[in-house]
Amino acid sequence: MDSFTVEVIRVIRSIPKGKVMTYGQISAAAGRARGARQVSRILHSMSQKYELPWHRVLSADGKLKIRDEETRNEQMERLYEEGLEVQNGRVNLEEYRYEPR
DNA sequence: CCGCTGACGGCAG
DNA sequence: TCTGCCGCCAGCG
Repeated sequence: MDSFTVEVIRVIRSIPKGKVMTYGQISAAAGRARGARQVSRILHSMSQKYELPWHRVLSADGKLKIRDEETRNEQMERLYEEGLEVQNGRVNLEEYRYEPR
């Protein structure tokens, strides 16, 4: 497996409950400046197998980027259960963004 | 107009 | 059958 992919998985799994990270943020933390696209692919095809907290990953502006309505609703539900306020399909990043040291 | 961002599905191995 | 890598591009603001 690609080293970048390994890092992305590690970063995503490090996001605390009740916190979120954006695609680009994860990519940067994993060592690649423009890898948001790849992060989204990893989320899409490896979330189950690697037990990733996929619901804690949002777009750059705090929106739930998932197209599939059912999955998007599940994400909203999971975030709600972790105490996040989701309004109009978006959360306040200023309040919930997780920034790894 | 223009920069930034990015939950496919296709396909190689 | 299964796993994981991959675009200079569509779409939004």
